Amino acid sequence: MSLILDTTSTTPPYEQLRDQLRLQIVGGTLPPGSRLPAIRQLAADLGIAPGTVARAYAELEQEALVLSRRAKGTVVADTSPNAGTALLSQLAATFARQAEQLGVSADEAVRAFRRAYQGP
Amino acid sequence: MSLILDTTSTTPPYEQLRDQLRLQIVGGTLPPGSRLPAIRQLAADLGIAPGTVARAYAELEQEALVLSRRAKGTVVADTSPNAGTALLSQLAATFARQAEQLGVSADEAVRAFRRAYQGP
Amino acid sequence: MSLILDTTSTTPPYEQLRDQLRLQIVGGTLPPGSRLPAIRQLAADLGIAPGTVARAYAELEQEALVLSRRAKGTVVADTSPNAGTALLSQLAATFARQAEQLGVSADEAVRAFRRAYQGP
Amino acid sequence: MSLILDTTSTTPPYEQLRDQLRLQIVGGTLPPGSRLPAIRQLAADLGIAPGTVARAYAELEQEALVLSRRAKGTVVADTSPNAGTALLSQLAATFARQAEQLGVSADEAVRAFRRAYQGP
DNA sequence: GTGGTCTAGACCACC
DNA sequence: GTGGTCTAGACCACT
Repeated sequence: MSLILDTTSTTPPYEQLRDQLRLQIVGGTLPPGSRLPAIRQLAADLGIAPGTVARAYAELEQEALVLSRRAKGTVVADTSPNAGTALLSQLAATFARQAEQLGVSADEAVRAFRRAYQGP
Repeated sequence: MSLILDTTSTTPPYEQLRDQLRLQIVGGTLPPGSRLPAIRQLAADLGIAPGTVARAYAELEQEALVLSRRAKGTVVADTSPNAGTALLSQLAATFARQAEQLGVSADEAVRAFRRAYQGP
Repeated sequence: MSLILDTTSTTPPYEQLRDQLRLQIVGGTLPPGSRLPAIRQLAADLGIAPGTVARAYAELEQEALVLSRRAKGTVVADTSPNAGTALLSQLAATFARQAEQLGVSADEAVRAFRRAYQGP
Repeated sequence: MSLILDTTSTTPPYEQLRDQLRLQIVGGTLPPGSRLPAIRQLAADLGIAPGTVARAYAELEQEALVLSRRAKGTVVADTSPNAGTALLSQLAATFARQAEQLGVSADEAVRAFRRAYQGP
C-alpha cells in the first residue's frame, strides 16, 4: 500500500488520500473485494486523525468505488471496466491543458512524459 | 488573457491564478516586459477580492517571474530560458506518476494525451 | 516572550514581528520544538489583526525557521547552527556601513557599541 | 555623492534618502554650506519622482540639518558638533539590541563588527 | 491610479 | 482551538 501525504500542500489530506486510493482501485492495484486498511489503523500509520481517513473513505463510497459494511470494514466494490479509461482521459486532459498554456507542442510534451515515465 | 477560476475546486483561487500565470509567463504567452492587469482591475473582472489577486502576484514576484513596483504596476521579468523546460518536466512527471499508479502503459497514456491535446 | 511593536515606525508590523522572532529563533531564545503563541492569541496580546501575525509566521515558515501545521500550531524548526553567525554578520555589516558613512573610526564605533550593550 | 536606493525594500524611498543624507551631513562628508543636488536633478538620477526627493529634503529641513532658500537650492546647515555622537549612539544602540536578542556576547558582536568594517 | 499593508470578521479543514 | 483563506473596504507611499 503506497500512500503518501504531503503535509505542506494546500490540498487537504482527505483529498490526497481519496485521489490515491481511487487510482489504485480503478487501476486494479486494489482489486474488487480486497479490504482497505481499517480507518484507525491507517490514521495511525499516516499520523493523521481518524476523521480525515473516514472522510476519504466516505467520498469513495459515494463514487461507488468502495462499500462500507458495519464491522466488516471497507472493501473495494466491483468497478465498471471503463472507469480506468475515463479517469485516464481526465488526467490526460489536465496535462494537455497545461501543455497548451505553456505553448508546448504535443510531441514535446510526449517526449517529456516518456522521459518521466518509469512504470510497468 | 485567459484566466479561469474553478470556484468548486479546493485549490485556493490565489493558487489557481498563480499557476496559470506561471504557465503563461514561462511559456512566453506573457513575454518579459509585458504588464499584468492591475490588481483591482483583475479582481473586478474575476469577481474576487483584490487581496486574493495581490497574493498571487506576490508569490510570482517571490519566484522572480514578475516585478511589482509601486505606482508602476506588475511586469513580467526576464526569465531563464530553461524555466519552461523545467516546468514541463515537472508537469509531465505528475502525469507519469498518475499513469503508473493506474497501471497504465506509457503508450496508452500517450494515446490518451494525444486525444486530449488540441493545442498549437 | 518579549515582542514589542513600534506603531510609529514605517516598518510594517508584520516585519517587526518577523525580525524579532527570527532573532530569538536563530539565537536560541526560542529553541527548536518550542511553540510560538497561537496566531489569534498573539494578535489579541499585541492589539493587531490576526492576519498580520499570520503573515509574519508565514514568512518565517518560508525561511524554514518554523513549521505551521493545521490544528497543531506553529513550532520552531531545527535550524542550521551557523544561522546565528550569518545573521550576526549581516547585522554587523549594516552597522559598519553606517559608521563608515558617518566617517567614524572602528574604535569609536566599538566604544559606542559597548556603551549601549547591556546584554548577557 | 553615494546615494543608493533599494526599490525592493519596504522602507519608503524618501526615508532611505533622508537617512543616508543625514549620515553624510552629520558625519561631515557634506560640510556646512555645501549644496545638495537640485531636487529635479537628483530625482532624475535616481529614477524617482521629484516629490519623493522633496519630501526627504523637507524632513531634513525640519531637523534643521539643511536650509532651503527659494531659487538658491538646498544647503547644508551648521550642525551642532555633538550631532554626530548622538546619531552614532542611536545606531550603536540598535545593533546592541539586536545582539542582545540574538543572545550574543559583546565581544562576539565586536568581532563581527570589526570583520565587517572597512572604513577610514 | 498603482501596489503594499492593515482591519475585522467569516468559513473551512483538521485535531 | 488551530492555521489557511477570503472578503470588503480603508489608508499610505508613490508616479
